[in-house]
Amino acid sequence: MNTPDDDWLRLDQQICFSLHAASRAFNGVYRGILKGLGLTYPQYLVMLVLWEHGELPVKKLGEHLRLDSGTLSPLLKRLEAAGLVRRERSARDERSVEVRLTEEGVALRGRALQVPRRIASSTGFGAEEIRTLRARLDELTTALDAAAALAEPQGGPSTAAAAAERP
Amino acid sequence: MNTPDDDWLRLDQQICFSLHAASRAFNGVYRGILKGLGLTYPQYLVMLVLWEHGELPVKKLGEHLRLDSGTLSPLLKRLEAAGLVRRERSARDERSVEVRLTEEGVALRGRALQVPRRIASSTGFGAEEIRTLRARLDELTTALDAAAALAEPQGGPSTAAAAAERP
DNA sequence: CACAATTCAATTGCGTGCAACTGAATGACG
DNA sequence: CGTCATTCAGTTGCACGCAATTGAATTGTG
Repeated sequence: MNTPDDDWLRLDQQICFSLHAASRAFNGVYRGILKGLGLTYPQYLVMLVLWEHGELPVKKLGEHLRLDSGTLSPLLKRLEAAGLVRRERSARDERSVEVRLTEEGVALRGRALQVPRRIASSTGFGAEEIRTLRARLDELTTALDAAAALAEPQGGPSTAAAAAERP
Repeated sequence: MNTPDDDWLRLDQQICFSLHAASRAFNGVYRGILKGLGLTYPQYLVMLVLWEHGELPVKKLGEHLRLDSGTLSPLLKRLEAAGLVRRERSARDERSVEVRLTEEGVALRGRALQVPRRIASSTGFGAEEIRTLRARLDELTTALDAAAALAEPQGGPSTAAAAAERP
């Protein structure tokens, strides 16, 4: 028999670990399928955004993907070295860097069109199941991000006295 | 208007990206809460397994967590440097390394008992919702692992002639 | 018993992911 | 107009996560 604390420890392990494992499993399947395109999974996500929006500054790319420049800068350098994107400092704002697809990058989209079908068949899930799961995960992400934002200023997220930290 | 291929590309981005984002969001919340314990999120998962099973060889630890020695070896070295675990080569099988909690490692469990509650409150999800979500994610992981195993031997997962690869 | 195949942990190399910092460019404010 | 704060990309440092390899120990087989 377990104490209530033990039960919580167990349940906790299940949730966070299940998510962790599912994410890595997805990553593994993508790895195998994307190998033929010469892309990693995060690189594929970047290409998806670029295929959809065309040309974007690094900042906007980061907002779409929830990634910062610390992750994107080296990743984009690799995509540029692979000849898929170009990076050019914006003329209007010299701080900003525009990321733009090359012809090669645009052409890769044709070969990438088969990827989603192969992934979907790997999951064995139907479109409706996937939609539901996605919605739940997005709720979860929103809630977690909000909690992290609250917890960041100081230690305890229970006491929400997290304002007035300006000098 | 979009072609069916475009729709698939969109849907695909939603699923994989939602999972990716949720996993990182979880990671962020754990990072904040575990900072006080001096643990990272994967290190916390290792400690959870050890608190539950006591003493384990690296191999078994890897099976519980779906991680290999390439990830666990340096992680366990850090836990050892932090004084939470000891690693000793097994007497019966010199290849195996037993990972065992130190007194300090056992004591840390007391402080970790509050973690699950804080995480659960961060999600805003009820126990039942969490259970359902976990079950879906585990189904997903199982399906994806099976697909990856099929795809690994050669290129196409559609033709399942992936036997007889022995010389 | 000898020899080959297997198992196990560790190491190396690469690509994220994130915190912290740097440095340049821009904007705000007196 | 000049200073100060903010914004943006890049870099550094650290910790996974995984493929591939190494090397030692064990097991299986003849």
